[in-house]
Amino acid sequence: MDKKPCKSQEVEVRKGPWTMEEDLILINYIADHGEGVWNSLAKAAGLKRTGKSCRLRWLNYLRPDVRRGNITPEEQFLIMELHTKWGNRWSKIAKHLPGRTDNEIKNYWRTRIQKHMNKPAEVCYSNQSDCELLDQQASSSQLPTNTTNADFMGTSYSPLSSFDYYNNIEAFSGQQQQQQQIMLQSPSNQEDNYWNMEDIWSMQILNGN
DNA sequence: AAGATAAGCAACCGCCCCGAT
DNA sequence: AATCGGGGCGGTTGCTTATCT
Repeated sequence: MDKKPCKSQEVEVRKGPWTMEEDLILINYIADHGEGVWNSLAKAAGLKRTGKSCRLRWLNYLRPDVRRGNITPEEQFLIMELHTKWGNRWSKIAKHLPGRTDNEIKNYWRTRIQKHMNKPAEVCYSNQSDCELLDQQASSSQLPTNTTNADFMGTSYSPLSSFDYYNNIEAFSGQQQQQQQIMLQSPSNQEDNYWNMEDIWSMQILNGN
């Protein structure tokens, strides 16, 4: 991540993980000037990043309304439901999960759900015991035991299984949609974010900005 | 305890679309 | 109508962390 020496007149472009300093520059700039043309914004803010990189960083991480933390079972259900409807239209799906980004949903799908589905699906969906085996595998890696989502709506839960989903989708939908409505309205569900704008601002204070 | 392997995720790449000129 | 640049999107990569042996 070190800056390369600039021998030419070309503007060096940084790649790779963002530093906290860069984050703060971007946040401060957007706080002062708002979002705009990303390429110009990157230059004006003094960031040696491409406009695309700044946009991605802002949209996926720095935006104040980005939710972080575990995908709830309700969100998982919604993702699966919308994916059956729209396929890999991640941004479209993300619009229905406030605070979640397309990148996060895409990653979640590929690492948690698709992997699950790539296993002999015909066995899984036709045989509950096989499915339960898969779900045991999945649940062991899916959520940490201390997840705050376990207390969602005052009830404990286990992650939705592929069997549950593909065999009981209609039975679930009414109940889940009801819970989804409540979840989306409840500010308390923001609590499991590990990083939000307030954290950033408090860090800025520490940094004397 | 150490190395190997798997899983998770942040970030980049490249294509496509759309609006401005 | 053609061209160009910016933004959006889905796919992919590669690094970090967790788990297993």
